[in-house]
Amino acid sequence: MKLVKLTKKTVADRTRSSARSYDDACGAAHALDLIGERWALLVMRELMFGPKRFSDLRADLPGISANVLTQRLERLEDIGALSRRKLPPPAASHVYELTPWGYEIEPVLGVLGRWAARSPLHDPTLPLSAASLMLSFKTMFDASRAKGLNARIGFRIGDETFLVHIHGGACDAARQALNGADVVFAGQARAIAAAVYGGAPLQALEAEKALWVEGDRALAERFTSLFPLPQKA
Amino acid sequence: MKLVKLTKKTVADRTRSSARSYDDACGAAHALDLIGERWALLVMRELMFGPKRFSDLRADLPGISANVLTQRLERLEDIGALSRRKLPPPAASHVYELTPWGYEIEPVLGVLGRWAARSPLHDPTLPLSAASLMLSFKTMFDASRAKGLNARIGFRIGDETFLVHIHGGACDAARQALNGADVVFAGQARAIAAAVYGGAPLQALEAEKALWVEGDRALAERFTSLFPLPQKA
DNA sequence: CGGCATCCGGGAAGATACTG
DNA sequence: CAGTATCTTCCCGGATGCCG
Repeated sequence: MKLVKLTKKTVADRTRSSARSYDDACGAAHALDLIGERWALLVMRELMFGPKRFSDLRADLPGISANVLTQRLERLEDIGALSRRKLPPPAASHVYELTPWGYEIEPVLGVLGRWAARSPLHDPTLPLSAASLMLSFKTMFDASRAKGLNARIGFRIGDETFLVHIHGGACDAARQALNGADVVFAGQARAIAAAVYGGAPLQALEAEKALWVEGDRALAERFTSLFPLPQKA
Repeated sequence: MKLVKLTKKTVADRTRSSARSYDDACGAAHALDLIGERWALLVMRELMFGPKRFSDLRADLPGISANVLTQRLERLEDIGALSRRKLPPPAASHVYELTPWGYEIEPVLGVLGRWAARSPLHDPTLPLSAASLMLSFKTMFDASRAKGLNARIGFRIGDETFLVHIHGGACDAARQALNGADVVFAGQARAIAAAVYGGAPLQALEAEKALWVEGDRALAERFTSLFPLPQKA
């Protein structure tokens, strides 16, 4: 038996509100109906700095399996938080990009991160994606420590580059070329996090070749002091 | 067979970080490790206005089953977001109360709610708990519409009473007696939501006995206009 | 190789019944 | 009232394989 397989999955199947709904008018409950499944929010996190391909997402989310990633991308597309585009002819591949509404999930990542940073169980030495690190800068930035600072800090992590722009008490981050950076950090996200959040001296990290700093070294040192962690609960 | 049941659950069993961890230093990922399981955040939502008993939580979270509620309460206690207290002698019962750090989850509920309010799939006519309604007022309050307003709005929902205090462009809500309320809404949370978010006329709701308004009627009408919903995505 | 479907084992969620 | 025990269902995660 088991020869009949008419299991062509239809959009209707995927769209019907995931069968297991909270059935609750509360906005937070609806948000959980939309993106409360495992991995969903982390997929969005990885897309916060622009489109990525399927395999990029798999690489940046160690632990997610291909079928689960497929399901989450389908669901996020169905609810309108994500769009799937075909790349121009040469590349026969697809990219996934958040919609404008999808990008608005950023404050959720911010407040969740700030809350969890006070958890006694939080282990900041675990692995970290580049997107997570950049988001953590926007989240943990302390404007009062950056008074009068106007600087462009570059990051080279894997084959991606990011520019963090600190000016007027604000801290922006974008995935872009490093033109005009005053200083560049190169290395794994983990090593940079060790410097910024773990208090590891830059010199030590450079000595063990976990991190390279190119450019204004004093600025690099100052940068690492701009993101204080909150007190544990 | 199946006669041996030494399944005494130990604290160690419950504490070991739920086996299925994201293993990610990102704060948002850790938050999901802590409260990403189904129902966890909604349990916290129900406790935002003060302690409740087990059966109160069951009543206010239609759909949760007793064993899942037990598991979530244990987990929230283990991570330090919740404490379980025995009531004074006369009542032989327990209550569950958020810790100070647990109460800090409120902004998470706010940003999730604001984001989901823009979802085209959001259905504001579904049932709603009293706590959800009060939180929605704090979340959706538009200070610019309440210029110069200083008012105390009371709510009687089931056997609970809440006071919403609007003053100086801020909107607070608390579970407390209705002394000094300028106007009181009584009825199901759903009906009050229909007036505030669904644009249903108070008169119509009163006619069908879904809602009762006692006190300053003009203030009641004005109150319903202070919480505009965002544009759909 | 990228994207997706299928099959399977383990475990979490849901429903119900039961106990102190 | 406050949970516990048990059973079923469904989701998650891993492996494999198909197809462009």
